Amino acid sequence: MPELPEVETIARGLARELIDAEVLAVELAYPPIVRTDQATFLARMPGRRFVSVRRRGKLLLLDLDDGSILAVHLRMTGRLFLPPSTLGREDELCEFHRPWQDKHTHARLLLSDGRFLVYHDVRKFGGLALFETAAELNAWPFMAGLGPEPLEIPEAVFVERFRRSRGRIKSLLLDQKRIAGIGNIYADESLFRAGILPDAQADTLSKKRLAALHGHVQDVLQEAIAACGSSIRDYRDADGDAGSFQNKFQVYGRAGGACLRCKAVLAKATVAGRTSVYCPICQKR
DNA sequence: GTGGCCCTGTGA
DNA sequence: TCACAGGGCCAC
Repeated sequence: MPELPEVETIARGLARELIDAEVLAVELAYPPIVRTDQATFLARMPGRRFVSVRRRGKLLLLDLDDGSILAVHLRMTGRLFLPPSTLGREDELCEFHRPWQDKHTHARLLLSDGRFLVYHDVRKFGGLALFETAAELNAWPFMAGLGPEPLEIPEAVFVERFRRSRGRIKSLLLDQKRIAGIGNIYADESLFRAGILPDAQADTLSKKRLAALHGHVQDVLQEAIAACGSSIRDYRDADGDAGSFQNKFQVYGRAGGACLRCKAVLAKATVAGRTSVYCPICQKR
């Protein structure tokens, strides 16, 4: 579900609300949602305090006071958030704020101040993983394989990284080993802005066009972060609130509609196994 | 490369 | 009933 801007929004919200909070107890309604050893998770989480919250690609990293790290990947429908304190007035809350009554709430951490940190995931693709040390986290193949951050990679490095890669440009943008954090929405939006078709071969694109793509990727991601992400169906931030960047989509979800630039009918095709929407006029190979 | 799989829900 | 959904991995 969430891509870099949504995960960044959640990380910022959690950092605001979770730093110094202590875990009192852990409840696992669906134990397999913990992808590392469950007994270790249950034994080590109580008594821990959160010291910082970070993001790497689409991965949330919650640093704990004993040097261990709780990594959370939301995949398609995961949500990690703090319902407002609700003792005695549960009925006033909308469904997104009372997930502890929901069959898709798989884990809850009770905090010593009475709040809960909730992990909710309809499709169960996501999960929690506890690493004892930073070294252990960094040795995790998924973590070790992540490419550079799109908002940090210099233009020249981006251009070279894609210019000498064989394959379709959209496949490469979605490849977390090549660049970490871009998903289906922001790949399509960036390619539209850059005027590049999703199935263009990366190694045939000029340095100038790849440099433009680098700029558009950064612009789209930054604008989306400023809008607190995009909410299509499931995504909510750490407070259970929706983002607003879905109102700014130029192509994603708009197949059959008019191109906002040239009025042509936006087309749809499958690239890298994902639905891609593009303008057949404005975007070129 | 592609297609299937992990899951469940939703809308055509 | 079927197609499809912000992801990632695995076998062809």
